[in-house]
Amino acid sequence: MEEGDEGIEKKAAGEIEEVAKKLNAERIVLYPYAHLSPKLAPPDVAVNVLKNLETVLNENYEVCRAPFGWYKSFVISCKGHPLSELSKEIRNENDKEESEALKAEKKTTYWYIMTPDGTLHAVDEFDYRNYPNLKKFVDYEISGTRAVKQIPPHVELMQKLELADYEPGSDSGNMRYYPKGKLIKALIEDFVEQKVLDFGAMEVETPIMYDFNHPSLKSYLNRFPARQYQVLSGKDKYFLRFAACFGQFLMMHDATFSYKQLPIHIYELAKYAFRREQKGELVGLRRLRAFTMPDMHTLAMDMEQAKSDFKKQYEMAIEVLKSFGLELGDYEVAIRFTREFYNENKEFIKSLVELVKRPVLIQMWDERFFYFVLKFEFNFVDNMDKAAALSTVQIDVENARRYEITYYDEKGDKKYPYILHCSPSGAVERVIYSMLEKAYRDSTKGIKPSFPVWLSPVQVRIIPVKDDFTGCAIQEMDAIKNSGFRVDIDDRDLSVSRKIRDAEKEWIPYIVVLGEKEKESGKLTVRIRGNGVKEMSREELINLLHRETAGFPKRKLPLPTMLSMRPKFRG
RNA sequence: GCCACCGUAGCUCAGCCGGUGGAGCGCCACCUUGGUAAGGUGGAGGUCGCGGGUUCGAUUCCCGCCGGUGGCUCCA
Repeated sequence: MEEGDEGIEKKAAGEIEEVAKKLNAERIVLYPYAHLSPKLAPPDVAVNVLKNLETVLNENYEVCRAPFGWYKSFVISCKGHPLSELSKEIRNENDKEESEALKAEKKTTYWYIMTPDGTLHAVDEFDYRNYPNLKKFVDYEISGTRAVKQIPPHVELMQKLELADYEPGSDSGNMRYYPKGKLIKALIEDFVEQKVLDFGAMEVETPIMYDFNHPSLKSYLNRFPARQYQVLSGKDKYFLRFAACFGQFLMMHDATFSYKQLPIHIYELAKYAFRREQKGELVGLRRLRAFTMPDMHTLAMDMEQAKSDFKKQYEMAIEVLKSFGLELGDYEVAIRFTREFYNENKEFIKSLVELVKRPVLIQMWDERFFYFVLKFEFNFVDNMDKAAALSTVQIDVENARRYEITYYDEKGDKKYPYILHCSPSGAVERVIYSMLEKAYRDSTKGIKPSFPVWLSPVQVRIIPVKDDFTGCAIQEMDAIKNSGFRVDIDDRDLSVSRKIRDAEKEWIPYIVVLGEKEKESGKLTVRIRGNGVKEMSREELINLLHRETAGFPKRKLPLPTMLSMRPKFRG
């Protein structure tokens, strides 16, 4: 008996009877034998199957069942027909049961485009002329149109810029991040954390692996289509979390709170969330098996409170994406809900569409198949016409009950709250993917690709014209660095134009060339990315940097400040 | 997971029909001390993804595996 063999007795009995008939056998011995197998089923399952098998076979045969758990010792003598010595393996075929969620996907859904005035248009009648990306998104969602064969631009960029790379030593979809990529990730994480703390969330940390057999988790797992990574702790089986829901729900199950404290927000940076996606789906940073997901949950008293928080989080998500240089229009909005929710909240839905001032994709279900009644996502459409979800918020009407999460109302009675799931930015890796894809799109339009200054790994590069000016360069560097910015010096033995070329290839926003002229004038010659060369004082440059990065987190340069001291991580 | 293509130096790639491998960039050394997108010369560097098979002989042909990419499917 191995895992997944439950309920196999009928099939096994059929096979056994068939052989017994050929041999004209009258008696059958059932002998339990735990053969060498890496995934034996638990003993109680095996005993149960054996007993059932005995009952079934008893109808036509004389059956003798040896006790379970005795040490294996037996002698078999064979004579006669070759069939008298035979080994067979009988397995359950349908161990790939479709999850509830997968089945649900296949049921009836309705697609529309909603314009800011609240009108629903049929998807195939809407005029997409001014919204080519919406058209691509709709095609992607509904029919799955695909583009030409090409390596996605962001993959080449993530490698060239030494941000991230494939790691052949790990499972597919688990990436390595070089110093610059690690820095960008950390800054995005810092930023989202800052945003949700300002929003009023409490940051927590929960385990990355959970018990398969925990009752609440078990039924929740069944609601999701993706497969999990499995982990063994001795003989015990755990799965790696695919979101931070589990830990936070279990935590709130044990917490005591009343309606006066609602809404309650808890936040965790799920690092990592694991989803064992199909291999063919893994591409660069778009789709990973291990990724970093900011995950906030909100406990709301009633639907009114849930809706009001939903809208605030919707607005927060717009603001968060904007900070990454992703403006309304750089991504497509999808809003999905049940028909019942829509009928009761038409004005609310309309207000969401009004906020983004553009048509959005609507998906409506007749029945609720998922745990949520309302959900939005912001989807980035890339250069291959593929869409990837970034920010999302959902109103969950199911899991408070499943996890027995309750609050006390005015009368002191226990009640189930609504739960909002929110990822203000979406997966951090996906944010980087979107920025790179957008930068590539810019470059095809003749715009210099770049990161927002606060995310640029190197914000200022100083290029001394000769070795003699290195001392000078160090002084300038220290001054700018002490103001909280990332500066380095290209002290390599190369021509000035060569060093500028390299700095441009790294997308550095401010390049300072330092030589005789600057030493005399006391001014800096600054090459501003995509904006020509300007002369300014050190203070002016620092003020400019302050303006560009106001309100954003800061981190130090995680690299040697002298370029000559820096290893190349790639080519 | 299925189908297709790809896998040659750290990187990007060339290598016709089987006869033990090349370029550019990078790296190292030397020369050059430069003014807004590549200064010059020389050198080191490769079990041709891994494992089998065919062959006197395989980077080259065949099979399997691993990895990447595209398509299908799918996404909390």
